[in-house]
Amino acid sequence: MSRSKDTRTRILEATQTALAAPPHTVSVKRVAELTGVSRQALYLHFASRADLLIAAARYIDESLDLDAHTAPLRRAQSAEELVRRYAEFLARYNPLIYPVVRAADAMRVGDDEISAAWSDRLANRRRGAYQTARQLAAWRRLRPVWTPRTAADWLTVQASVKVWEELVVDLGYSPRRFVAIMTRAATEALLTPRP
Amino acid sequence: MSRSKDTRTRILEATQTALAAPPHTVSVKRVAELTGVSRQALYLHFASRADLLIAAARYIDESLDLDAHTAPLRRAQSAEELVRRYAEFLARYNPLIYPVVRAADAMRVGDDEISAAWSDRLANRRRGAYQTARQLAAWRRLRPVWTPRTAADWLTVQASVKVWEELVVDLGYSPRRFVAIMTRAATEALLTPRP
DNA sequence: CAACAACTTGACACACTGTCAAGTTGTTGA
DNA sequence: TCAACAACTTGACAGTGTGTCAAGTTGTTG
Repeated sequence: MSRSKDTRTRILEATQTALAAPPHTVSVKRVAELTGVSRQALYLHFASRADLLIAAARYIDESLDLDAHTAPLRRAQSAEELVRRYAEFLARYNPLIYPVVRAADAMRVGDDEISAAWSDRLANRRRGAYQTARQLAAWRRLRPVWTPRTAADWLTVQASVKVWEELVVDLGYSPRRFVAIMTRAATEALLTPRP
Repeated sequence: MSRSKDTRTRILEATQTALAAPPHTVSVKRVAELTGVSRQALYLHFASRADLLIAAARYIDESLDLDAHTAPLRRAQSAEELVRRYAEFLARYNPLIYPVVRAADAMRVGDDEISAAWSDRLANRRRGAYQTARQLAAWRRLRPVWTPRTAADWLTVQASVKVWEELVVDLGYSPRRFVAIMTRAATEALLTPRP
């Protein structure tokens, strides 16, 4: 075991909290200070600043227990309920990952390492959307203009942190109104009228 | 008049072309080299790198002739046609502004100047979306769950460069399929069935 | 207690931003 | 025609950031 227990974890948590507060950017030096270790210690755990941001994003995903957050989706009894719970999940989850994901997104251009990690995240999101779309199709509530695949792709994009950011951060929507508008849009776009 | 005519414009164009090619990032030095001018000349025209990016975004918007691009929208004869032309406009316009807008978005965190310019752009986009939503309402084709205002906000987000990016750049959608999925989603989400 | 891993200290090369001062060179108006 | 001016160049500098290296320190463990 290490001297102070799990320095790596403390670094990742410091990264997260640093990005969550103004000015919402981090240098390696700043993270080191916040963690209470030397700057070089960071490079013992992470190959680069990019690697740190990737690890921070991954760490957040793992520590947030995505399964627990998405559990309500799997208990939905109707198409309407599923769509609403999907929006509620986004309203709950996105603010938690937003700072780190934003930092990674800003940095991914021209960085192959981050780009690859980004693709991973996207693929995950797409899988989740596909599950939802298939469930809607199984219930025969998907409008005929959609296939599960295209519906899933559309949902994937709607579930993007950037969509959440634009509504909540830039346009000032409250979580409540975010859920309302997303539920409305997805319900109308995807679902056949109630049988 | 200046020595070589309009160095400022040449700088802005160099910025644009530099961002359009890998690695899709620019330093002040690089832009100066591409323009064929000294690095300091840049600081005679722009206060900072942030200022340069803002100006580049503005310049693109102006030189692209937004009015001409959106003209088809104003000639639409039906709600379906309007929605489709909106999607076609996005498919045409977004790739042109994408590189510069992405760079500005990546930089806006923690930069008040860029944040303000960003808000301007967003407000413009919102106005355009509001016009479209009002037209749909005037035609009595907006689903009753929407008000022109909420429909406009939703459209604003759908018109975001980030939504286009995720579909076309990240998910690999062709312009054709982009138009198809966006038209489908917006038609179903917003429009009452054909009278 | 020796060996090892985790960590520190301090230095370095390199790139980038932004500023300053002193020069050069076209243009223009008196 | 020439003096003044604006646009631009050259070269230097401070400051910040990343990433690397080498040599040390200090807990832990077999």
